[in-house]
Amino acid sequence: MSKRELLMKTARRLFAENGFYGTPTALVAKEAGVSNGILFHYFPTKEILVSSLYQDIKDRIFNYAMTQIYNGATLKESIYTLWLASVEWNLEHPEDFEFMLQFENSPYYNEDVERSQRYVQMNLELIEQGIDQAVFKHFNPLFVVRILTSLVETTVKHLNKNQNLIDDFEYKSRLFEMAWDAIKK
Amino acid sequence: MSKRELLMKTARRLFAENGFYGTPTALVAKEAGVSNGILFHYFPTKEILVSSLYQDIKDRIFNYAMTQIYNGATLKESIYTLWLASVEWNLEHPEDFEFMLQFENSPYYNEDVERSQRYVQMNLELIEQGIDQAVFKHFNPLFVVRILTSLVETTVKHLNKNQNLIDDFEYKSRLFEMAWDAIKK
DNA sequence: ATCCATATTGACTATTCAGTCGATTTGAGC
DNA sequence: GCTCAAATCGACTGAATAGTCAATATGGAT
Repeated sequence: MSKRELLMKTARRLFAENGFYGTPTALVAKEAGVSNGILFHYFPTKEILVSSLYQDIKDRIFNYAMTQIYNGATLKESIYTLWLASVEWNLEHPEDFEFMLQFENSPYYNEDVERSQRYVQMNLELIEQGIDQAVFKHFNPLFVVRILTSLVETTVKHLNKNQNLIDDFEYKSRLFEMAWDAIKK
Repeated sequence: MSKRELLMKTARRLFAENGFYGTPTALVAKEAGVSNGILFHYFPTKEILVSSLYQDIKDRIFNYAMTQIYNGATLKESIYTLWLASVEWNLEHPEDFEFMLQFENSPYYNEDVERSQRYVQMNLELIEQGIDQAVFKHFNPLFVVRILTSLVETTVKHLNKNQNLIDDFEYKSRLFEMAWDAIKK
């Protein structure tokens, strides 16, 4: 693994554990087993390190979701696939999930960053379809995406606290019905 | 206003603007027009200041919600009343809202803090009723409260960005239907 | 008037931390 | 085996910043 990757991996872990305000850059470098200087060589400021990490995580979620979608699916099936992909991915990457939540509720985060996510864009397209076809309640599409996203987050937190339910696909599909009922007409 | 109140009021504003990690205690004291020392007299650590502020905000939301509920309401009406009270209160106190979001996604926050909120307890009682009466989907009541809470938050963010809708009660009741549809059987 | 706990001040400190920099190493291309 | 840019090191710095403390003020109770 390159030192750059090593740094990101270490930062992800430490940021999840102590928050990025609670994690000195020097500690990231130390735990990654590299020098302080090389951190700033790859990430000129701490903010750039934090943002890069976030972008990276979101890209990986998107890539995973892409492997799950399939042609010929109904709208509901597509939304379910994305919803489930996101839930599963976050369950399997608790460090990324913790970090993501902190980042999205920090002053770093804004609508430009949000819209630039390919995962958000993919959802937006589906939601717009659903609204056009009057399958969904008539609201601003980005708002509906946010509703779904917040329900994914609440769901993941819930499953993380109830590990016994984590492999129960029937339960997860009941959880999805909550989200679906919220947005459907 | 007492110096203690002055400090809390100032902290609320600054924390909302720059986050509590981005706000030095010295600045809070300075902007409040009091000495540095008196801040630590009332709040021995910054963490205590932050937590006190959070508790205070939650108490005020609860008190406001209490003024809105009324006897003889149906379950749906009661849930709506609480939902709307929370939305309205957050809309009218954007600084508190910003701060609250940051706090709830910071390492300070945990389930003990959450459960201790009287506002959460009040919601819990209603939700438990609804589940017992099979009006709601059968899930862990605290989870259902969290679903409602996260939908309140998403709703408030949405209305804050669309000021033209902020006084549209018919629109707000449509927004509530999303939350209701999510949890109802 | 005196007492005393509490309120209040603001200068001070000890530490922490993001970011710098000059020196050294590496390795790919010629 | 020379050259040069990129990688890597780690000691260092300058600016913050949470929290301390000794001194003084205030005001209510006796």
